[in-house]
Amino acid sequence: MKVTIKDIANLAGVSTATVSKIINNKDDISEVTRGKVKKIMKENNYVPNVVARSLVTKKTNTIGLVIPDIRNPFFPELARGAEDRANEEGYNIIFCNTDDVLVKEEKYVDMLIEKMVDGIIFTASAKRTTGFTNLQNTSIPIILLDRDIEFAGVKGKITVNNFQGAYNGVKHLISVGYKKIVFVSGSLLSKPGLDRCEGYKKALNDHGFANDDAIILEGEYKSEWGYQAVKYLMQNNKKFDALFCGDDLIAIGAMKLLKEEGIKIPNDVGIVGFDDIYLASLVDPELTTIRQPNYEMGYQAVGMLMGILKNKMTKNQEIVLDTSLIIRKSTSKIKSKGAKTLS
Amino acid sequence: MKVTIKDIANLAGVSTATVSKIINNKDDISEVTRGKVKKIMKENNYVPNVVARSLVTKKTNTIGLVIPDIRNPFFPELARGAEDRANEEGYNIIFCNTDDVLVKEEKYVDMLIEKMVDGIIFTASAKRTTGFTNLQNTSIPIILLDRDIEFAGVKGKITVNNFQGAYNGVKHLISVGYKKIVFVSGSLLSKPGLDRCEGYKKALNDHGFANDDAIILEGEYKSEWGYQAVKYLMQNNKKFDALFCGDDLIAIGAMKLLKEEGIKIPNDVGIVGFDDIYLASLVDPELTTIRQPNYEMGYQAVGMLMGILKNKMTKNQEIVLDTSLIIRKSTSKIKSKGAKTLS
DNA sequence: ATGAAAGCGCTAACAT
DNA sequence: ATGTTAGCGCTTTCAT
Repeated sequence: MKVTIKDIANLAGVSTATVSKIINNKDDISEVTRGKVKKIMKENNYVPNVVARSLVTKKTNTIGLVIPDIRNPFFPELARGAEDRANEEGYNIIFCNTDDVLVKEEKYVDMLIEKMVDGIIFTASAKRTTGFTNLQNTSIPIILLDRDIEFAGVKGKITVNNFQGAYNGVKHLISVGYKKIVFVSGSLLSKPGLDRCEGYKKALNDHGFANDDAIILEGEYKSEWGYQAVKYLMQNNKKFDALFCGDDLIAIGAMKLLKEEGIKIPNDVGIVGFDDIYLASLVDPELTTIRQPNYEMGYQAVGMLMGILKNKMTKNQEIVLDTSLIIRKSTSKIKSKGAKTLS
Repeated sequence: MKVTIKDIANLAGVSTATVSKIINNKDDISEVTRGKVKKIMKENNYVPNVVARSLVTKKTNTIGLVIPDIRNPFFPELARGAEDRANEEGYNIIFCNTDDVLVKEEKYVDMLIEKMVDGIIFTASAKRTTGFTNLQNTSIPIILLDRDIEFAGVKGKITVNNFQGAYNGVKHLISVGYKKIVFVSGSLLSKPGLDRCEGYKKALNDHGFANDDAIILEGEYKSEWGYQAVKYLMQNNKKFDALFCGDDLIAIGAMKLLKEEGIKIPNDVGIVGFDDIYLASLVDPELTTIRQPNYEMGYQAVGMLMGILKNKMTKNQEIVLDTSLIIRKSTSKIKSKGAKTLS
């Protein structure tokens, strides 16, 4: 049988109120009783029941983390960042995979509300345009990750400067001497995809390229798409000497085909990815990429939530994190005047 | 203000007991009142407070998942498998990263007990030899993953047939014609590492190799170690024409050095990894490896827990999952009689 | 400095 | 078929 606060109170010859105060470190308890009670708690392996506590305090010290799929290499870092920050504050994380499916999102948010989580970190599907009806009635704060939509409950946002990141990546390709840079994009439905696209175009424009120098191929954030995209380029005799890829997976798929075709990276074709996932530095040649601060995103998101929970500040907050260009082998070609262009 | 069961009862002109029965789908309620009450619940966006429910039922429909680090490519699959199974049964998962640190493990288990999770899926640190004192007092069932230790609370185990997997991998190398196979192991402190080592040795023995043909290098499950291990072999003029690696990361690190040295894979040296993580098929050449059913492990672990929770069966269970050999390019050398051996 | 008592929102006998 | 009532284990005024 589990030992309760009542048992401790009886054993110590005090009231449950006193025990409660000791558990919660209130200072209106004499050192004598405090010591005595603490000893008894220890002896009996007493563990407070936080479910009961939550019922009265209306705080569960639990937050929900809603992401598309932890298997996507983007998310483990983020989840870990969130967990670390949460843990620092004594919070736990319930994690939910939605596969970007709207009904799953709704269902999970329902569950989280029922469980009275204190807040939700939410990566919305690209398809989501509206909020949740069930959120109307609750005041659970939501921090939006990566996406930039607005609905009841959203108290803050953490995003990444995708525009700047893309701009820098393309600028780097240009500075090294590549002349014909294709953007192999993932989905252009979501804000990050669009921003990267804008960054790509702006970088071209700012460096003397014409509007029709921009070649944009839209697909999915998967290595298979990178592979197919390059195959398409080759089969249709499109000229290019560099690929700016929507993410690292796409870049790796592209590299795979190029290698199969005997095309040399970085000498014939330069490649830049996006994200700096784990394997970016493991592939051959190592991939130049735009690092996204994934861990940081999760960490900051929970940090922002904690701020809201503690100071009850209601003002909407937004943090835009910077990316950084990680230059590796896949773009380290020797500068040359007349760049070679693949047929 | 949140609407409670009482509010619904008042609005519907019935007792809270009736409302409760309707929420829990008891069948001793007339269709008329059931309909009326349900309508009112909907109209008022009523969401039952499961914290209150948990307090009386002693069930939280939440389980804890304790792993070393979600960033290790091994775990996202596993976590997803666990989450999917849990979700099927209406359970949520609290996830905890311990970094294989014993104190963190204890702390998390404490938190999980306090939160009255219904069960725990636990990947113990290799260093753990004993159980938890705090578990003595609770009856929270624990399913052990991957590790094979015994302590109070452990109600089941999910492991992988590492021996068989290693055996098959090495056998494959032999059958293709490699003659001097080095085992680049991760930590040999844990059961999986040891089992793989045994499998390696047994495969050699079974195929006419002498005992001192076994060369075992122990390090960590990191790509850097694979890189260093091969460097060591080269610098010390150790002969080898194949590497059986403790996991895929080690294999990838090893590949990196071999490529830097201009050694051809698979013709000069064959490589087999373990795990079949995502990047195994993305590296060049694609990596032959022993696939571990990671998703399955998580899925089955939660399944086992559900069985215990529902049938209250107390008999200890154990499931040993099989691995499978995935043959890719890194071992596809043309068979030859006199194998080339690297100096 | 300590305790009595009410109540958080729900479920589960037990009556009716 | 529906209601009454007593908790679940804790926190929190408000007294003393």
